[in-house]
This record gives sequence, structure tokens and C-alpha cells, in this order.
Amino acid sequence: MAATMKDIARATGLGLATISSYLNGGNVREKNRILIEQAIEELHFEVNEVARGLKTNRTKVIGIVIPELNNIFCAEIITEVEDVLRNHGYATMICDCRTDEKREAEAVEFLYHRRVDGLLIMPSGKKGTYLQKFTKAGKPVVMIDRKMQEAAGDCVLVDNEGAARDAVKRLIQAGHTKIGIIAGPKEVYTAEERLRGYELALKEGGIPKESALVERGNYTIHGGSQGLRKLAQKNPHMTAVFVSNYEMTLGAIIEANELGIAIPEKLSIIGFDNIEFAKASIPRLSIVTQPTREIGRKAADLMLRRLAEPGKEKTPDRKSRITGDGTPGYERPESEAPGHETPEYKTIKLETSFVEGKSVKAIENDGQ
Amino acid sequence: MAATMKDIARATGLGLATISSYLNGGNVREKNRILIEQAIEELHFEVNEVARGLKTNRTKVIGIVIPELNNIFCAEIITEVEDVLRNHGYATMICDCRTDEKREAEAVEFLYHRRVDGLLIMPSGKKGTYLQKFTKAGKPVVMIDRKMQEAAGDCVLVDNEGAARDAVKRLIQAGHTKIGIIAGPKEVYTAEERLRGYELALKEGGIPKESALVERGNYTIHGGSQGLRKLAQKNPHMTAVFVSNYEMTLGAIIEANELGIAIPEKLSIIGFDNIEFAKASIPRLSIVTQPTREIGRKAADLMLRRLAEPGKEKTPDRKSRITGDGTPGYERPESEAPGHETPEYKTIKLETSFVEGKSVKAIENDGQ
DNA sequence: TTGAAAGCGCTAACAT
DNA sequence: ATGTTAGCGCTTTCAA
Repeated sequence: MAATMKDIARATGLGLATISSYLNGGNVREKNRILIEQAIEELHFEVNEVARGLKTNRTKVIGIVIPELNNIFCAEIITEVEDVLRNHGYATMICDCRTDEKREAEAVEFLYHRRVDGLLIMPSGKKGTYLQKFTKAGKPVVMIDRKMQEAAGDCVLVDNEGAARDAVKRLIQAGHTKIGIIAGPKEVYTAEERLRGYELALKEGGIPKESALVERGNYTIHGGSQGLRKLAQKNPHMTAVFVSNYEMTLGAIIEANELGIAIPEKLSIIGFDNIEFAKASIPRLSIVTQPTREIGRKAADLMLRRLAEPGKEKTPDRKSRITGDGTPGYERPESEAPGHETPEYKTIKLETSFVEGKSVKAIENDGQ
Repeated sequence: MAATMKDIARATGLGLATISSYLNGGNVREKNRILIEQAIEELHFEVNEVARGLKTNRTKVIGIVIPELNNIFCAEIITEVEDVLRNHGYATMICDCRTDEKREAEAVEFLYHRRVDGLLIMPSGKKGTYLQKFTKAGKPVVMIDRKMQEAAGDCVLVDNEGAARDAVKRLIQAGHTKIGIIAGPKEVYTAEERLRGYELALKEGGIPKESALVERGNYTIHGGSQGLRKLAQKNPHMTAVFVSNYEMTLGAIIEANELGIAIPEKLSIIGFDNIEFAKASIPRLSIVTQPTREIGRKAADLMLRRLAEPGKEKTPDRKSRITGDGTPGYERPESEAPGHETPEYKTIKLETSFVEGKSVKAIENDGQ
């Protein structure tokens, strides 16, 4: 087996505490330092993080729960999160809950068992009651992209309504009045926000709502294709479409090509997410992009900050000695700190940005 | 703090071993079982996996190293892996090494420190010398998609050459002779395999190679667009293209649309990966798909199997029942031959499949 | 600065 | 079937 601190102690003739001190950046006499380093080298010693975790009650692992690993928006955020956390010595345990609330709860439970130090979650469920375990244990919870009801914790959100509103406004400013939207599923909160943004822009632009101009898709490529087809069928005079996520944007474009609807000559399009695709697409697509990297970074930073905060997981490391003579001298004090000062949860709201492409064409306003 | 086994022991008046036995599926007298369950319920006891890990020297965590989490091929595989492993009580620690060999080595090191029980890696680097730590420690290593030199471990691969060969053969059978390929980067082994498959098919079909029909892209959407444009420019008579990964397939199609090259009337296309996209695309795309889910599942299964194998660990552990779920107890061959440690590594090669779409059109062979 | 010793929460002999 | 007792490898008082 791998060498342990004891081996180092024995090899150097020093005590365990000295080795530990050295490993944790404490002061060690120069000659001992050399001795230790030499022994570590020879014995290929490496700290056992598991043992350390048991002792310190901090595993240096962060749990991550996401709806779909297999989704570019999630994947980009998690990529960043993982990078930041690992650079700070934290490992991440990722659980994909397949957008299923039950699996989400199980994942949270699973991670709690593994004693992760904190939880980063992109919620699928509406209620976050199962997050209470973490908050009660004084372990930080950071929600990404969406806030859960009844859940205490920090949030990193995006201004979805504003983003959609801005996008649609641009279409209006370019002279469009018959503007369709391929919105997301009703159950998805962020999808509803985007739809609201669309409606808001119309209202502000003095353009009446038309239900025929609103299609919903299930956030998939296919949903986007279908959405565009229906919109085109129902609205021969529609000149512009706003599509509210990446996969559907892709589908909409494919469908437009299929239908022979030239972009932007016949139809202006503003899409969502995935700047890579927008850049590669011809004509270069105008899209709303979410700052995935920043979302990830902010979320990770927030987590690190919470972890660095003192006090939370006060384990009054008192010595509980068990007397050998049968006296049960064992008594668990109220380790509950009742008046726990409610930490002020932070909500960070990030701005999306609009990436100008060639998929929006100004139309003559006088035509009608 | 959370309750511990000791608390349960005290509450029930039973001994520690009994509690442990109960928790690990051992036999406990009925009335004690009830007692224990009751206490567990009341005290909200949950096993501390960290402590268990320290004791058993098995953390029930698998390390995963991948080139890009943010890549649909990787993401799909990992999604499956994570699912399978978690269903068996294993957590996964994922490290994204950004296709960087150095970061890859660091990630492996990082995971080793965390004492993961095994390593699943989709290699970026060519040599796997840094994997030796795992194999030396008797910890299983499973490579996905690519084999590393100097690395001992199991592999789950795909027959890239065969897949490409089959795809190109189909084009030939449909009468095509001017067949282009948008191949991947030279450094990527799997990309070279696919190129070889293309060449092989041509050879078998008696069609001479033409270097003008071979373009390389960097596996991105943009690379695909450029590749297609160059191919079209250089080869006015080209009637078919084989594109060797998803992102480039997407780019090629976008570009074809842009250039007004009708698919499949003017150009037949066979793409790669991502069946979702192929299905949504119009015309429905003919593609080669890799069985990502199966790759993930096989890799995870292989890992689980290795983990269940006895002997590797120095710790002479006796038959231990894993967590409550149906993991069967394993048998240990009695042949204790210490010097006879040559684990036979397994290589699983999976078949890709061809998904027929509408993007390949038969052409008249007599025309020329 | 350093050493000795007591655990963190669990499993696993070894008894009974 | 159950209790007793050692540790797993580390951090952390408390002395020296």
C-alpha cells in the first residue's frame, strides 16, 4: 500500500504532528523539512484525502446536480465550474438527473451521503425542499439558472425576460411587426420568462399580440423545426421569428432552409445560446447568448466564498472520552447552534448579450 | 452533527458490530432490526461514506477524465457512465482536461489523490505513462474511444475504420465515384482511422484516390463549413461527401445550403455522430452513429466488473456484500498465486451503425 | 518547534 | 447473532 504519514515519521524519526504541520504549511525546522521532503520523495508519499476528510469533516468535494449533462448550455457551465473548483483543490461529483424531479431529489440525497462540502444545482424541480438538509447542515447551496421555491441558497441567474425583450425590440426597430416566437415548454420557468420578454417588447412597441404567432417547442431540434413550420403555415405574412433556445434555433434554420424560406430575405431570425453555431452559420446568425462561462465562474466563486466563510459547520471538537469502566460518560451536547444567523443569500443576475449577425433584415415600414 | 453508528448503538443498546452488520446486509434478529430501523429513523442516521471509505480503502468513487465535457460525443458517453455507476452506488468525479495532455496528467494525479477506486479515461495524450500509478495500485483503468500506448488497462473502442469504410461503400454502391471527405485533424487517432476507412473503400471499389477530394477540418462547425466549401471549389464534379464528425457535418450542411448546393440532388452527404441532428435535419441525414450509450455502458460495466474482481488489493478482504441492492457476492478463485499477476486486459470493440436518411441519392453510373 | 495521544465514523477480526 | 476491540490515515489539542 501507499506510504502513510506514519511511515514518514518513522523514516525521519520525527513525530506525526511535525509531518502534519509540514504538510499543512506549518513551520518546520529547516533540516527537518529536508528530511521530510526526502522521505516523501523516497516513499512516494501522498496525502490520503479521505482520511483527512474524515478528520476535518471537509471532503473538499462539491456536489453538482444538473438536468442534462448532455446539453450544451449545461455542459458549458459545468465545464467552467469544474475548472474553477479544481483549481482551488475541490473535486466535483456530478449527477445528471435527466430533468426529473425525483431523480434530482435522489441525487441530492446521494451527494449528501458522500458528505460533499457544498451543492451546486441547476434545478429541475420547482420546490427545493430536499435542499434543506444541506442548508441545515450549514453547507452552502448555490442555484444556477433558476431559483427554487422554499429553498434557501445563493443564486446565479440570467435576465431572461430582458434578453428576450431586447431581441424582439431589435426586430421591431428593424421594422418588423409580424414577429413569431418559438417558445419553450410551459413548465420551464426560464422559458416563460423569455416568452414574457417577447410579449413585453410587443407591448412596448405598440404591436398587438397574436396567439397564432406563438408556438411552443420542447427545446429540441425537432421542436424547433416543427415550430417554424407551424408558424410559417399559420402566418404567411410573418417576417421575423425569435427562437428561444439553441436546439430549437438549429431546428428552425434547418426547417427554413427546407421550406425554401430565405434568411434573412424572407424571414429574419434571432436565435438563442450557442455562439459557435451562430458564427458558423451562414448567414451569420443574430442571437442572444448567455454568458455560460461567467455563470459557471460566478457560481463557483460564490461557492468558494461560502465555503471560506467561518462558523457554519462548527464542530465543537470536544474530546468525548469514553470511560473504560462502564461509566457512560457519553453525552452529546446540543451541538445545534440555534440562533444561527441567517446568512444573507445572494442573487447574482447576469446580463445576456446580443450578437449581431446577418439574419435580421430591415424591412420597409411603409409597405403597410 | 449527524448521528453516528455509535448513537444508534447507544439508542438501541446493541453493539457496534450489530449495527454495522445490519447496515451491510448481515443477519440481525428481527426485533433488533426493528429497533435499529427505528433508531435510524429517529436520529436521522446516515452512513458516513467517508469513514467507510477510509476503513475499507474503497471510496466507491470512480474518476473520469475526458477531453471536453462540452462535446456532445463525450457528454453522451459520460451521461451513460454516470448513470450506470451511480445505480451501483458509485459516485463519479469528472475532470475535463481540455484536450490537453498536461492537464490530463494532472487530472489523473488529482483523482489518484482522492483515492478513487478506478479510472475511466478518454485519452488526449498518446502515452499513458501516468496511468501506471493506478494499475500499480491494483486499481482498474478503462480507456474509452482510444487506446494509449504504454498503458495497461481495458479498452472500449469503436471500429472507426470499418465505419468510415462502410459509409463510403454505400456512396460507391449508389454510383458515386467522385467522393470527397472532410477528415479530422492529423493528431487525432480516431480521425486517421476514419480516413483510412475512406481510402480503403475507394480502393476496394477500384476508385483512384485524389488528394483534392480530401480536406481536413478541426472537428468544429467552422471546419466543416470550410471543408465543404473547399471541396466544392476544387471539385466541381464531386457528387458525394463523407464528413467524419458531428460538428463538421453540421458545418458542411450549413455551407451546402449557403452555396445553394441541394442535398441530395446535387450532393450526397453522409455525416457522423449525433443521430438527433440527423433525424431533425431535412432531408433526413444519412449518418454513421457511434453507439455512445453502449460505449458508456460497456465501459461502466467493465469497470464494475474489474472492481468486483478479487485479489488486486493487498487488503485480504473477505466476501463483502456491497450495498443493499442486488450486487451479487462474488466468488474468489482459491488459486493464490502471488507471482502470477498478469491481468488479461480486455478490449471491447463496438460496431457503429449506419442510419439511412435521404441525403444520399443514387446517380446514373453510365453518365460518366 | 515538536511529540504523544486522542479520536473522526466506520469495518472486521475475534470472542462469546 | 451479537459484543469487544482494534485500527484505517489523518488532524489536533496539550505538553514538553
